Amino acid sequence: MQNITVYDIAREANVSVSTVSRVLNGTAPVKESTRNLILEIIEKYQFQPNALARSLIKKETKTIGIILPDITNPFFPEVFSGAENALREAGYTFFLCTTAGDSRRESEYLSILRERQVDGILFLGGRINRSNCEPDLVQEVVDISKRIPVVLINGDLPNHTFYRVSTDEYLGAQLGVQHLIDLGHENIGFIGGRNGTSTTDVKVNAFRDTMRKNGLSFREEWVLYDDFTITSGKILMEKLLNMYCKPSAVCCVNDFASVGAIKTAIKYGLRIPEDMSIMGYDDTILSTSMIPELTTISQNSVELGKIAVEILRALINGEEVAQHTIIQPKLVRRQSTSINCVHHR
Amino acid sequence: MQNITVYDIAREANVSVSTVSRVLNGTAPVKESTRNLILEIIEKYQFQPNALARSLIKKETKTIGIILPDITNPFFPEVFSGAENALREAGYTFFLCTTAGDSRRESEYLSILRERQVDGILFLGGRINRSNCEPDLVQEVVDISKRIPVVLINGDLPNHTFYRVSTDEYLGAQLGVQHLIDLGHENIGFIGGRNGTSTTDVKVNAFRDTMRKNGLSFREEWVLYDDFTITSGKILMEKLLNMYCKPSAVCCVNDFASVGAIKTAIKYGLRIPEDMSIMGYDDTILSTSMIPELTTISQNSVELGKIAVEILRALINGEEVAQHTIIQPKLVRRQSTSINCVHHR
DNA sequence: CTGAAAGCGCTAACAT
DNA sequence: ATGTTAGCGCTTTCAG
Repeated sequence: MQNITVYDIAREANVSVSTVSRVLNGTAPVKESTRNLILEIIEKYQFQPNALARSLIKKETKTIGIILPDITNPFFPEVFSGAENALREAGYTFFLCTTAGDSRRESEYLSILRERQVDGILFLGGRINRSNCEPDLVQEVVDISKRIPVVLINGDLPNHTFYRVSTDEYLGAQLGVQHLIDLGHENIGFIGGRNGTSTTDVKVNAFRDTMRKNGLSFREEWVLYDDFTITSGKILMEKLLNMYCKPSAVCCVNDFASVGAIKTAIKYGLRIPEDMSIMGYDDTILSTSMIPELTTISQNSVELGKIAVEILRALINGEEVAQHTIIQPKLVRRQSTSINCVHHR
Repeated sequence: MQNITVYDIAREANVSVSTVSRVLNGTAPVKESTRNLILEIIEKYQFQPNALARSLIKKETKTIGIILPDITNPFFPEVFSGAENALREAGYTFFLCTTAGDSRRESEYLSILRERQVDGILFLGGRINRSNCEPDLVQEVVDISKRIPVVLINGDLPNHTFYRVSTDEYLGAQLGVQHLIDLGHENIGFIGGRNGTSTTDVKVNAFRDTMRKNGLSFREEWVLYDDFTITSGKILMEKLLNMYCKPSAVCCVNDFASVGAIKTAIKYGLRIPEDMSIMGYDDTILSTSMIPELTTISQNSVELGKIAVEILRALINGEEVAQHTIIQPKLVRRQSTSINCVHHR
């Protein structure tokens, strides 16, 4: 079945294509009767204009690309939802590109999104979370952001300025640690994440600083890295529990790690939070699914996506916007933390 | 900054655009030296061909639309991942369109995807899960599937045949109920989902049939509908627990409902599984996060996405494919079910 | 209010 | 091996 075009419509209506285009776009007045005729024919053939042709000439695609590591981690779908909901009514559609944090895949997608002429790009994870990112990977993003508005979410790249929106992860971690300290904990560990990853490093720094600020010492052997998964949480908690001296509370890099940590702790016969307090981070769906429910740090993932696309939209419209928008995280108290009742020797 | 085109490249290389096109696509031999020259210039300007123009003429966009209710429900990201991973290397990019199961939004996206000339569409949830879907909503899908390959995942539409891939939900539910029966349960309830939704109805039918087949009676008041959320699971379990006669085991429409059910049961002082066995469905990340871990039915969500796009791809290539591919679900035994030790009067 | 014609950036015959 | 040219389907001056 041959695809029908404005020409077919025009011919049948005995008008020129420009008239058809005018009723399609409402770009100029068209006589009521001819308009209705055209509309009828359009209806009859279920004609829909080819967005490619339109975009080719208008130089806008109403299309946004979102690059993120893993849609399977509940944090990211929330960001996506926030973004999509904010821009759906404006007619934007989203390319979802997942990278597993692999910079090769990031590069590929960056390139594809440019070819596809997306109006804007949202970038999360991967290289923008590396504590020191290779210059050529940075340059790639610099280059593309000269042509297409790019907003970095919860990350940054060295030696250049980008538009970005992020939650204050330092503050978030600080909130968590302080909460634990306020509950009387003095022996606190930190587990999960990857050393050299900004999300991890920032949180660990906040952890150390907050401990010091409260006059507490901490043990480096209680800062344990691995990855951001549930399995990492399990592995690292197991390590912790096999130590001679154990903390009475643990901060985790994210909710996933907390889940693993809690499961292992319970397997080892500990009660949470009575025998050990555990803090999550992200406030994903997991945190309210668990028993006990996770005390965690909310970074307002939905809001993050929403604000990011608002910035993108302003950029697309050539409006001025703040270079960096910071969202305040907040502590969400639930059941996995409680007053320290363990006496540590 | 003016966007550069094949013409710019051609001019600088002193060749015609077709030669540039040929090195871009490898569609015909080009002299080594001119090819290298062109490649150099391309590199120099970081030229990338405009995919819109290319697609306009080639009548293919290497683009797939996926329409689903809620990317925030862990089941869907898994399907998405399966699909993306299977087709990424082939150069396809995905539009993710979430609908909240709202048929208006489905219609909008269907229309948008057609305008954008996607090469194929994956459809999940919403209208294709309604036990009787309005004819015009069906017609819409029929119309679009005449123009664009469409694959329905875990659903169907009446009075027409579509390409579809689904897990055998009847079998899945049966597996779950039989598991409970084999554990000695005779008083079993079913909670969650929405009446009139095929996912729900099929499972409830399987539930009833399996009970009968085993010579067990069941109480209609133990079949409780509401929604697919954690909250529904809570509400419905609460209802169940306030009844004079309570079941010793409960099948839930999905993992979300199970989570809610378990949380409420525990709040009411029940131990899971000792005092009550609870079955999930979907085998999402939640099922291994919980304590106790959920016994659930896996429908191989990743596989589902993978197979769906394979069918799509075959359809795009004009190959023959089976109208309906059925994937076998399987029981995943974990910790939320056990031998019946409750004596019910 | 309407039409003619140019052109968005590319590919693909058809020549050479 | 390379150039010329005609579109793909649409929007948009510019005339009338």
